[in-house]
Amino acid sequence: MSSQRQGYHQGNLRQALIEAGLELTRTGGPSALGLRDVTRRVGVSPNAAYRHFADRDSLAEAIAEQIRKNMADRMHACEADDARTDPQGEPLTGRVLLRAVGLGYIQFAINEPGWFEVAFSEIAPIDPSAPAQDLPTPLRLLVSALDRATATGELSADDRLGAEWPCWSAVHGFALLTLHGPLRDRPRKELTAAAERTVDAIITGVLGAGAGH
Amino acid sequence: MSSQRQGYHQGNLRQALIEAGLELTRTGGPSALGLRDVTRRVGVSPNAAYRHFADRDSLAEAIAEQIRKNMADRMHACEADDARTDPQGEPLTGRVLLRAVGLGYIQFAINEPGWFEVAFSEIAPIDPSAPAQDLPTPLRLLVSALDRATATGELSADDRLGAEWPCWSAVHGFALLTLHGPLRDRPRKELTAAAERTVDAIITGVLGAGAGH
DNA sequence: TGTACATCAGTGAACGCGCGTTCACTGATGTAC
DNA sequence: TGTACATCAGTGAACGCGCGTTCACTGATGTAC
Repeated sequence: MSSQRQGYHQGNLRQALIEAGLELTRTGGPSALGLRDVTRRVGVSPNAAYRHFADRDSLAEAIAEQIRKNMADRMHACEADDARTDPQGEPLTGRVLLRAVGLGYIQFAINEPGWFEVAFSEIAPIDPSAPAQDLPTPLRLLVSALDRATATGELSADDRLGAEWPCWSAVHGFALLTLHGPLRDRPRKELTAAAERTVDAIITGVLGAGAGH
Repeated sequence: MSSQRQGYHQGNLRQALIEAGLELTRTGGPSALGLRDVTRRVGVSPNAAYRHFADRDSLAEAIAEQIRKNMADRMHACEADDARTDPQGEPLTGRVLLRAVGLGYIQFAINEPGWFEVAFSEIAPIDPSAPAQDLPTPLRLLVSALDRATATGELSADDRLGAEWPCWSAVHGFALLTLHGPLRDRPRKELTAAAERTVDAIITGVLGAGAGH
C-alpha cells in the first residue's frame, strides 16, 4: 500500500501468507490449506511461497501455530471476564478456572470450526510437564488451572499427575462431536447445556477422585 | 475360486469391494479409501465399482458402516468377558457396564487406528432416543449401559436424558488424543492408565451428578 | 552523486501425478419358445 | 436340446482437474568504491 508496488511483497510476504491461510481456513478448514490456494489469495505466484517455507507442510504448520495462539488469547479473555464477575478480587478456585478453560475451548470450537480443526487435526506429542513456553498455548491454560486446584487443596498432589488427559479428552471429544459428529446442527442452546454438563462432569470426576475405582 | 473365472466377479463384487476397503483402511486410514485404490485391490477396473455404488462417497460410507458393526461386535465381546469374571450370574451394575463400554471404545481406537478414524471421521447427526436399529452400533452399547444404570437407581431418570454426550465425549476425545494428538507414541501401559482414569472420572461425574453445579 | 555488481524476492511455464468420473464397448448369463 | 435375444457386469481408453514442486528467468534492492 505505502509503496504502490502491485503484486510484489518484500519481507512481509511470509506474514501475508499466514494471514491468507487464516482467512481461508476460517471457513474452509484444513482442506483449504493448499499452497496454491494460499498464494492465489495473496495474489502471488505459487512458488513465491518457497522463499519463506520449505514446503506445503511448513506453511500449514505455521498457520496452525498461529491459530493456536489466537485461540489461547480468546480463551484467556473469557477467563478474565469470569474474574470480573467474581464477587471481590478473591483468587478464583481451581474449579471455576477449569470450567472457564473447558467451556472456552468448546466455545472456540463451535464458533470457529475451521480454525479449530486446523489447530488440532494434527498435533505433535506433548509432555505437559515440559516448560510452559514449549506447550501449545491452549494447554498452558489448562495446566495452570489444575495447578491452582492443587494449590487450593481441591486436587491432591498425587492426583495432579496426568490430570490433563481426562480434562482435555472430555472437551476435545465434545468439540468433535459437535463439529462433524452426531451433535452437528443441534440448536445452540442444547449444545451449551450439553457442554456445561460435560465440563462439570469431568471436573467433578477429576477433583473428587480420591479412591477412584 | 470355485468357478476359476479370473478378474470377473458376479454378484459378490459389492462385498469384495467392501472387504478390500476394510483391508486398505486398516493400515491406511480414511485416505486409503480412494475408489481406484479399492478397485485396484480387488483386481477390477475402476468403473466396475459404479455397478454397485453411486459414487465414491457411497462406497466409503458402506465401508464405514461395516467398520462400525465390527467395532460394536468387538466391544460386545469385551463386555461378555467382564460378565464371565463377574462373581456370580448377578446382573452387572450400570457402572461396570459403562466402564466396559468406554474402555472397549478406546481399546478399539488404539488397536485399530485406521478403522476407528474411518468409522468416526464423519458421522451423521443422531438422536440417541431414536429406535435402536437406527443408531450406529457402538452407540447402542452405551445407551443400554446407561439404561441399566437408570434401572439400578445409579442414575436418576432426570439425569438420564442426554447422559450420552459427556460419556461419548470423554472416550472419543481420549481416543483422538492418542491417535493423532499429544498422547501419540506413549507406552501402552501409560495409555491404559490414563484411559482408565478418564473413563472412571467421567462415569463418576455423570452418575454422581445430582445438584451438579 | 554515480556507477558496477552481488543478492534477493519474485515470475511464468511446465513437470508428473493420481484422482473421480464418463464413454462406448464386449462378453457372459439367463429366459422364452 | 437348441437357438435367439435381452439383460447385466464387467473392460479399456480417455476426460478434465488441481495439486505440489522444479526450472530457468527477471527485475528490484542494497552495498562498495
